[in-house]
Amino acid sequence: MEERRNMNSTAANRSNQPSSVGISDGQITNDEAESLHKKKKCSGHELKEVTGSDTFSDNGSLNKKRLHYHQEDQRRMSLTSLVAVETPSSTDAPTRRTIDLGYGSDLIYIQRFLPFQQSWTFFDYLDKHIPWTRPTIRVFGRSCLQPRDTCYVASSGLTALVYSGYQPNAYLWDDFPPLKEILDAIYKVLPGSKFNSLLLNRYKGASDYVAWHADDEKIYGPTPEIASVSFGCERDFVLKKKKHEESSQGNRTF
DNA sequence: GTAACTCAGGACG
DNA sequence: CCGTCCTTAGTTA
Repeated sequence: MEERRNMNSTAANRSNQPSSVGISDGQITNDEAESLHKKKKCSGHELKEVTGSDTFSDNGSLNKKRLHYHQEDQRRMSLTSLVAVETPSSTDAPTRRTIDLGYGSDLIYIQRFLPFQQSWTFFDYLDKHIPWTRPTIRVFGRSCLQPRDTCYVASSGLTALVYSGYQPNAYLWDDFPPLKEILDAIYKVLPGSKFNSLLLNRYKGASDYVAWHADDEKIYGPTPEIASVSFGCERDFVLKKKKHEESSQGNRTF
């Protein structure tokens, strides 16, 4: 997560900014410890995740390890990602790539899924109008300030989201109309998809980040389907397979 | 009740 | 600078 972007988006920043969306689906049950580093461009300052569910109010079956991937926003921009940056153009058409992650899961990566100008309009809206909070969460017995801003939006009637001892207040989609426009844009590129909640994250600068995690909360069901949309400056979005602990041996979880 | 888990942060190599 | 390991105690499986 590197992207020193403060509240002021410079022209330089903006010249370099696509929006992207990706989605993974299916159960992942790997036993390989091999780690897959998927470089995806994400943006810094503002990253939002749409968390879906076709399998919602489902009893969350106790498939402890279905989602064997972790995601992380890198704290730094690697040289490779710098090199990989293409020359942006506001007229570039979206590009779409489907990557087989194995075990029935796919990653669909769409660069510039929204037009340049529009993505910045959304960025500004989110930055200014979302009631961001920076909660205290609990990890490994310690409580610490979450290193990023958050806001949770969910359809009414859903089970509350809880992670790391934190239960965010659930706002409604109607509270922020532009969110529905973004959602519609997602439905358009991913026909048939349905999402019912959204966890927004805002990374204010190089020191904001999110650690490895699996998005395997029980409420997401046995085969979570996630769409992650990024606005703002570029950041890495890394996926890696979780180590499998089949043999009941020390699980490293990472 | 017991085992397993961890959306951070620090230490280490 | 970078990746990996280890922590740690309350909550959940």
